[in-house]
Amino acid sequence: MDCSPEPCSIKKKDEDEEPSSINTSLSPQLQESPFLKFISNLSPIQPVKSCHITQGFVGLSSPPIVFMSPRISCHRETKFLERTQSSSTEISQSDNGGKSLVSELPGDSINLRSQLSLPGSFTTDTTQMDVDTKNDTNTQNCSPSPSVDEYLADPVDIDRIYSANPDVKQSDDAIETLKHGSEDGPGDRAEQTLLLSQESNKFHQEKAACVEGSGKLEEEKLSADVLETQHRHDSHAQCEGSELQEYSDQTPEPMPEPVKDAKECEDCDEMVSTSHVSTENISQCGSEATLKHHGVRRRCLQFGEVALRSNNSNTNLNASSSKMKMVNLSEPVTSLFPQRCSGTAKPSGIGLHLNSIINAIPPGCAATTGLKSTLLISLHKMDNMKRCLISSNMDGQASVDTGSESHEIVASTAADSLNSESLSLAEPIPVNPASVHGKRKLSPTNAGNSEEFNRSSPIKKKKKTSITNDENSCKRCNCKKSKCLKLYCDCFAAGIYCSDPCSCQGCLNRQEYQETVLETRRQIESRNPLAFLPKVVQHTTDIPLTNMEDANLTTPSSARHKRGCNCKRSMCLKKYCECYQANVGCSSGCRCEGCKNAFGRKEDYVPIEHALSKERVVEQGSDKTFYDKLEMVVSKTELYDLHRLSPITPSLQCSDQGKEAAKSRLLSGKYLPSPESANVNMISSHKKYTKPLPDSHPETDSYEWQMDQLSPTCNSAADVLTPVSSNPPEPISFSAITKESADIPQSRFSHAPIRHLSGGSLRWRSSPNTPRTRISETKYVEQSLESDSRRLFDILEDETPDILKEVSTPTNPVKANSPNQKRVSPPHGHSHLRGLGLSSSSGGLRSGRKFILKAVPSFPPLTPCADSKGNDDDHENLGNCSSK
DNA sequence: GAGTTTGAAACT
DNA sequence: CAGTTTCAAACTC
Repeated sequence: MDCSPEPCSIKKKDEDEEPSSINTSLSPQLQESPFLKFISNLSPIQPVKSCHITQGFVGLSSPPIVFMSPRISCHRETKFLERTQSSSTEISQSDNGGKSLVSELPGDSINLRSQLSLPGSFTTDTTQMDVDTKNDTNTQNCSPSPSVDEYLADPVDIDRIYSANPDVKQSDDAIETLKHGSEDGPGDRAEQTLLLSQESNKFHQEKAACVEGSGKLEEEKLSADVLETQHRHDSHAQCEGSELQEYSDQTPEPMPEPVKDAKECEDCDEMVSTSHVSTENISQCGSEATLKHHGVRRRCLQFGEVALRSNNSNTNLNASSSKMKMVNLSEPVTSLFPQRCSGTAKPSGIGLHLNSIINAIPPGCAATTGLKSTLLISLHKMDNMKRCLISSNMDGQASVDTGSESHEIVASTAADSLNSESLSLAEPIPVNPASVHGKRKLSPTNAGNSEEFNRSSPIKKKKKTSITNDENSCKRCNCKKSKCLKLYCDCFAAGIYCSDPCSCQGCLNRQEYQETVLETRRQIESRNPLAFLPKVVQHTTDIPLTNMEDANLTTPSSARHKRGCNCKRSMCLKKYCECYQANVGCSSGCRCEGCKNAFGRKEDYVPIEHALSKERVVEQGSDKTFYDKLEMVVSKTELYDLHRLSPITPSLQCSDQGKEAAKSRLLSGKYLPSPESANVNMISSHKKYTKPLPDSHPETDSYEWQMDQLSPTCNSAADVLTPVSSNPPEPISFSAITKESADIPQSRFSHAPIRHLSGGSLRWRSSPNTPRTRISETKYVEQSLESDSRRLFDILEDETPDILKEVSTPTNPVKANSPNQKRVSPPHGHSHLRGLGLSSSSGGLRSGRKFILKAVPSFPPLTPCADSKGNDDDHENLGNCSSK
């Protein structure tokens, strides 16, 4: 395919010429011509070229595929889709022209055509038939998917391909010129790729038009050459941004989102995360380095370096944005953008800041209802972004984007909120981020952001530390031995450089030592990917809050400490306790002794869990009441949730129709959904970039990848899926849930549902379609991530409600009790989720609950899909599974 | 402001 | 994974 585009076109030309000549001149041969042509053409021409292609690519691609697949698989597919669609669009346009167009269309377009199912009119012509068949054969011979992917994906490969194809070289010249013109760089590559794609598209279109007019190959060639030259010029012009316009013009489909979004996303780095496009962009950009530094980037917001990169990458971003558009066009799911945005909503860098900076929000605020919460979140995000930017500026690395970015971010956030209010809601965005870091520290630049700081400052206000800046409420570290390169240092933990207010000694957390800082951060992240994530995540309490009753009952702080505290003497009544410091209640995850946390005792949570689990067990047998109870619960608790549903949860709700959501919530029980979800989000933000590069952060990537896809799928699913599935859920899970809801006091109930929402269980199930994808994704993550992935999974598991763990994994004993357990949860929970997701997907929306129980056994079948899928194959497998 | 306490982070 | 040490904030005086 890849090589084919040009070679195929050439072949086609030759073929067309021959057949045409034959047809015209040799009437008798015409009858045979189809076969003869086909055979002759195939034998002489194709073998050579095909061999060419196959050799070049196969040799390269096949082995490389293994390597490549993990990274690019998604991208490739997306690219392929893009190409196909874009080309298809072109083709459709060109189709008007007639046969010649088809014959002339480059291999990609041809393949696309074949895939698209050429209209019967075209097939009528023997020549076309031959051509088509040839094309098909070519495509087959060339192993279209891989070759195409490479052609589309890897600029290097493309170069090779072009080198192989003389015709292509011409176009390459333009590319090369572009390359030379723009210094080689990741972004440049992306541009090149864009140019290539554009050129190819234009070339196809132009060719088609020209062919229509001329109808002969030679003319076409000439025109093609001319076109190429034109393209070269165009490409130069386009490099900078015109590309987008061209794409938009070319693409018949309305762009779901303007380029702005892409830029916005850029700012956040989040753009990349969700969609294949992002991956494509990344891969195409060839900015592996950027990917590697994705983690850095998010920090970059805080550390000036990132800002610089982002600035430098703006052009790339534009290109990527254009690409983004491309993807959108190609991709049937327009929703990707919103999701992306949602993904972007989480500023990669923000997480840290949120933790450190955003603490300000009082718990009560955190408990705001969905809309409020979303607004707050968005605001926080914005603030965080600003802060990050500011901080970066403070550090000395001016982030040019700050102003524009902030605006963009706002827009994006708004868009996101629209698309994914639920995200913000469902997302564990740390409303009370009171991360440990945050508690103590505020962003260095308080002046502008004093508001937030002031808010967060209940803790900070209290701070009496010598170092603290009362005026700014900015607190600085006082490290003496850690050199401010360990998490001991609040500044470092918050992802900010130490500044003057700090009284640290031997501080290396400064711009001058940027490299050291980044390296250290990497090391720490390698040890604990979540190290820089907010320690305290807000529960999704938003949902219950809507209910007046629940609101009253809800714990003061919906948020909980992700890991939980380990207090032994402070009784969680002093700031020694991270939970207390964060103004959040202790949870079951806490290992504190004699907890008297004013924001919520650990004991309060535990009983709930146990009660839930007990109830489950008891009621598993009784399916009857379960529906009634579910309905009751759903009507009370869940209904409102539907509106708020996060991207993930919504899908779940849709699939489950609220019943499941209620169940899931109930099931989630004690867990802090938000913290985990937040973590997930944070992670996802990081990972987005990394995903293409397994090396950078395999775990996070995989995880994020899941999240991204999930969210998109969820969103799409949510949109598509009917909220109500009349199907009765499985008795067991439902019964448990229902009972819990019925039996559990509303206070508990409210808590449980909230937590559940945040909890991952629902997420995984979310859409009927998504489940498998998720599963595959999850598997992918597991396989790829390995040790690191384990951490992530552990986190996820932690998120997963204990109930689920217990129920789902009789085989998998939960280690929740162990103090360590908090931190490390068994990966099993994921499998459960997966199973659920699978079952739900296969079974249908309603089955979600029942999946929980039964799904577990069903996993094995599901997993095979995921397992069989290589990392590379995950996407495909996902698609297959989902399709299945 | 010095010293103590505390618990997270880091290390083994 | 558990235990120990290191570290810096929180706290007390």
